[in-house]
Amino acid sequence: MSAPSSSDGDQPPTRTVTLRDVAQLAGVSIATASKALNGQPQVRATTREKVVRAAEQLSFSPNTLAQGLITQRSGTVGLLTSDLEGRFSIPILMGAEDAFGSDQTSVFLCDARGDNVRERHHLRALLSRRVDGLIVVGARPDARPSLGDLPVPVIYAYSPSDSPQDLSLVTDNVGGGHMAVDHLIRHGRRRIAHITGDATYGAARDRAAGALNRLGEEDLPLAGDQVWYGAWSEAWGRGATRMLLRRDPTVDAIFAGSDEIARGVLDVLHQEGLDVPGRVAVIGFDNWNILAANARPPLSTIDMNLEQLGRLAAQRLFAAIDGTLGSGIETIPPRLITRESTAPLD
Amino acid sequence: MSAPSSSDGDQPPTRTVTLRDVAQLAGVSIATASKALNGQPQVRATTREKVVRAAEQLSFSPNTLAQGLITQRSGTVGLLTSDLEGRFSIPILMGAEDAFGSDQTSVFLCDARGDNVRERHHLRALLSRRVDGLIVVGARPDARPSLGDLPVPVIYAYSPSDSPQDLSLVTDNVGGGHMAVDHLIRHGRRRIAHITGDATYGAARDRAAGALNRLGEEDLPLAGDQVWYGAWSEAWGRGATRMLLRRDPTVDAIFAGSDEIARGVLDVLHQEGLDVPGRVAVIGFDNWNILAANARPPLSTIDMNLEQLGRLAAQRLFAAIDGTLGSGIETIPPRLITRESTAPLD
DNA sequence: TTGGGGACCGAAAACGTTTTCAGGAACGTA
DNA sequence: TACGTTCCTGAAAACGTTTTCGGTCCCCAA
Repeated sequence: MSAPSSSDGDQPPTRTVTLRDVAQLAGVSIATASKALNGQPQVRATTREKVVRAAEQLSFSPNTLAQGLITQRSGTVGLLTSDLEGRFSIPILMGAEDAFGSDQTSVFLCDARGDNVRERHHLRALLSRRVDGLIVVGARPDARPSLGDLPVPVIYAYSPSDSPQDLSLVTDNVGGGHMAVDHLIRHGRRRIAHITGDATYGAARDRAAGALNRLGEEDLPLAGDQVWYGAWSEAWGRGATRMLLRRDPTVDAIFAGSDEIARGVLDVLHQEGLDVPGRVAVIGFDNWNILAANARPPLSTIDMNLEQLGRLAAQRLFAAIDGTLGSGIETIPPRLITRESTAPLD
Repeated sequence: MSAPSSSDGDQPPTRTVTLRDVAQLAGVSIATASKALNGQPQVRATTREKVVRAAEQLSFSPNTLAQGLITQRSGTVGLLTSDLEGRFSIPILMGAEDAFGSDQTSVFLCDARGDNVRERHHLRALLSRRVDGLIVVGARPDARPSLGDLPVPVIYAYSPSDSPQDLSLVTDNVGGGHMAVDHLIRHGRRRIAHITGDATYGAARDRAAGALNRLGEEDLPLAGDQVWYGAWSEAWGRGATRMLLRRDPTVDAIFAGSDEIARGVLDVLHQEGLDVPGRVAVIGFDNWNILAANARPPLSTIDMNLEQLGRLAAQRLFAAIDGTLGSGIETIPPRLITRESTAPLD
């Protein structure tokens, strides 16, 4: 059953087929075969035809290693992430992966697990593999140490590099906060509170800043009189909401710093019998689908456009490979997702 | 500011350093340099020392492409997944990635997005890159078409191949169902119901089979008189729970086919004022941390040990690269995670 | 017949390694 | 002095491509 003989007769150990074999079968030289397959003009149409036919007859596939060796281009890029399990790396990674399109470029995935020495290790391996470029995806949206001068272009995604020489692509958290509150205001809310995560995260502070900013434009006060910083968890969402309702029962909208927190908020609002969105509107952040779409009611939220960030990173890198790379920090605008947890006041 | 000159003087375009440079600096031939760096025995200790020093002085890193060309081994494997965003691929991918350890082997990540032609496309690219092996991760735990005979070993993870010639590694859903119900029984539950997802998924049927199996061993009936198949969503968890309570109010435990469904179950139980776990115990499936650990109360659940599956896949592949691969389907045992949603009846 | 020119083809070098194998140096022995 | 041995070293081939450049062939005009 498990005999390795194939369907049509015995072939010897099946040496992998090379350009030489194709050339031989087509009755031309290796050089001509190469040119024929690569669409070089200086080969007669009939000859090209012969070669192409021979190639597909042998189902020839060129050895990319050899090609890379001579063209000095491996057709690969490295994707160095710090937390693969994190929900942020994945969309970025997907965006990048499909922007490269697999025709020309494949991506090496490396997860440093937030460990510095593992990162250097991976870096060595990638350079040794002669990647044409590198995308570095951080675990949280605060600055991370630069990798310094490398022989290939590098793009920092999500976490910016701490060196202004590098090119970083990040999401616009200030803009996101602004957008969330703007949405609430447009729906007639006036008593808006903000519950969010760990204040040591730049993202938390930026989102809050954007929110306050928008409130300021309307001369509205922040309901609850403070930004409720805490943890990025449902439990904190629940706890903070209870405190908030005690301090200010007139609140008519809550902007949560993450969808996770928003779930906690919703939970307590239900428990207290406050209708969402009739009595209180809720908006989250991240558009983490499993949480936002399944909430009761489905949660309006801010999407950071991470796949787009990944695609953009890939494009920038691609352009940089035979050109030169810019520097500085580029931000990606977020996107409002409206679901049922926000609506005009009756 | 963005001038490309480095800190110590102008170097010309910085040709990447090759073994030839090392040899030259050390005053030996390329052959000797190679042998020195690779720990071959036939080189004098002092010579080796010289070479090593030269290498690190130039921070030489060998060109893996060239090495691969001659050794006929690229030191890479392909990871072909069908749904990257899915929560199942990621842990597997992580397990595999860290089992390979980056020293020797790097992994090419390819996401076929469930599209067949994209899969063939990626496959061509990977073979052309001369990967030493392939891990194929499916999107759902049902059989998928085999890739057929390839010049490199292939392992199917999560979704088994439909050909018995191939080696597949899958989770033990029957065992998981058995384990969940066993846990409930040990905690004194007798009126156990099962709410799960789409019946077209083998996983749903297998988990149910395992559950019924364990109930049968105790001669216990299934509370609610049926397995509640539906969708893999919170909404279905809520709907099914309402129906279940109407049909059989005596139920004292619910086994949910996924953590998502379990969240819906919990939601309705709260709403109905039924204490968890005092009155009804709830156990989920998947150990999807964000859902299970943040639930109120935190959710006991079955973990499918996917990282271990990934690690195992990597190990098997590694062994197969210079040996021969087995065939058939190998299952990974699941693991019970106890949290507060299950406890002995008072 | 000779020469010029275009179109096409192939020999060979190159990419950066590893590995084989011949040979040189040092040394002891006859 | 001549000869084996034992150690170490380096020239060269090989891996599978791409690319350069000289050469052949053919056709046409002079």
